Amino acid sequence: MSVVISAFDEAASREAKERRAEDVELEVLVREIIGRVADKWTMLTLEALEEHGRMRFTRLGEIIGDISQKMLTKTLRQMEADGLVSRTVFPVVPPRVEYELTPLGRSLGAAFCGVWIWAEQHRETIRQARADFSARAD
Amino acid sequence: MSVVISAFDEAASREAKERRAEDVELEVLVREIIGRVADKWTMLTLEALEEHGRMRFTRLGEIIGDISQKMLTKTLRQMEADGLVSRTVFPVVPPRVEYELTPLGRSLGAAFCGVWIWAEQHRETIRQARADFSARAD
DNA sequence: CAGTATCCAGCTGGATACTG
DNA sequence: CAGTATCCAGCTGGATACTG
Repeated sequence: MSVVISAFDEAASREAKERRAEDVELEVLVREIIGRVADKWTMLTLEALEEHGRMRFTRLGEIIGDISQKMLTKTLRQMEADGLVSRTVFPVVPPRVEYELTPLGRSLGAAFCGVWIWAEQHRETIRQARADFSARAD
Repeated sequence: MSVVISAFDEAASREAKERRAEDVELEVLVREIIGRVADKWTMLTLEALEEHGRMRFTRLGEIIGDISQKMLTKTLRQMEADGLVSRTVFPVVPPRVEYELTPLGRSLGAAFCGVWIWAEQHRETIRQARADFSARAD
């Protein structure tokens, strides 16, 4: 019996892997992108740069709010690596570094509009669903 | 000097908070929703239920692949709480529990299409950006 | 100014054992 | 079958100190 089950499990798992094998790469990419924008700081950084345009490191931190230096640096590096943000270093003392959304970064913001609209439209439905769920839990 | 700076910081921080105060709720919701779908397991669960329709707990686990029971339960509860998934318990022994996307769940999948399309379209640009960034790091 | 380096508390999620 | 309970290793991110 356990042999049968494990053979079944294995087949199902293999099937799952093969089904996804074709577009695994895209799926990984989409998950990464979504995961990145889902990240609190990335989202706030994207927003700040969308609204205020090109900005210095410290100013960006101020606008975002209570982000730590570590996370601001990490977030910006990540976004830069993905081509969402450009980083310009001015060879002056004290250093001046400016960040700006790339066209790619701006287009990502636009692509997420659909999700924003969805959330806005279904806001009340979700609130209700959560209330119902909590009520049922009692 | 430090007084001036901290006064400035405080003002900037307050400005940031006030600016967002109006739509804070929507922003939190959007971030939660995005964060949830960005979650590996939620995304895979949404996909599995989209493709295969109504399904039992164990079968769902098999299709998703190597998810642990704990995470499958947690993911499904979360999705249920948000109204994305419906849970039907059949009063039989052994227990039979079926999960299915709600209309809300299906519409969320649709809302994310824009991001998928964006990722598909800009896949090569992102790959190139990452390659360039890695190269620059050396 | 725009970071880097280090330490560490707290959350996340897998593994394992158990159950109505 | 569809979970729950417990333990714990590893990652995440804040706080703090330091620097070209």
